[in-house]
Amino acid sequence: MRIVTWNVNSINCRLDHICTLVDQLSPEIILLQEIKTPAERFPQSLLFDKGYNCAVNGQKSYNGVAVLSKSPISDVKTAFCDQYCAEARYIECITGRLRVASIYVPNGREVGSSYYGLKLGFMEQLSAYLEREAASDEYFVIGGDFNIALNDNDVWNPAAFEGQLLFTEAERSSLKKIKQAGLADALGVSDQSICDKKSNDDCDKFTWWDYRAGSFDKNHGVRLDYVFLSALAAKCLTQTEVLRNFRALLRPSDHAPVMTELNI
DNA sequence: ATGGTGGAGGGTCCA
Repeated sequence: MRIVTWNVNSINCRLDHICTLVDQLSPEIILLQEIKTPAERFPQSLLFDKGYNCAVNGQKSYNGVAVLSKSPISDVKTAFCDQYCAEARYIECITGRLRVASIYVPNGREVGSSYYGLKLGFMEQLSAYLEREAASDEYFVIGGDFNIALNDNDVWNPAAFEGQLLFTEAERSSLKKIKQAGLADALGVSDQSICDKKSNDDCDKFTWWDYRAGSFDKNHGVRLDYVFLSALAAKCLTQTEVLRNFRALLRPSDHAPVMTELNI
């Protein structure tokens, strides 16, 4: 079964691309971020006609996450703790044999700002929650835009990114805590010890390219989107890839989808 | 030093 996570940067702007994805790959589950619309304006009936049930945590203009699944959806939760609920950044549910979550971690805006502090607090609470989730014996999958680059080769120019937003030590260590909690990084980070060259082949794990300055054409990308798997789910992992052709379409999202295949 | 682009919504804010 295929699970796709995708920061679409407005669901209503990206409907054509989502339909293309569905027609080409027919994923069982699609985790969406930055839908940028309240639930009542989410295109639920169109997606239902495409074969998907929807769970939506919507918000006007900003943020917003959703889960689409071919299987029935139950046990929907829109928070992982009792803080950080003012913005629609999390949704979790049970569908089929899986518990899945779609997450949109705050950007942080500026290193040292109050928003940056909130981002680190958000990640702290998240890793505490996921530690409990990882310890449970479930097929658990969380995917989304974590707004953090984990390793040096997850940014196009590590020297230039040093100390910058998305790449500070504090952000990176907060993301490492999720791995330490016992969840597997499905896209399989090729860390510097395994992969020491800096070629274009190395950069196929980028998932985001800024709209500005021709970043995509220059492959000035960053890996911001991740899929993490519980031990049980990780045993079923067969493949993960970035669908970067969706970033090359006309009027694209600034993020490419990430597709994970599980043999369940 | 700033802008470079795009989305939401009809101001600017946000990324």
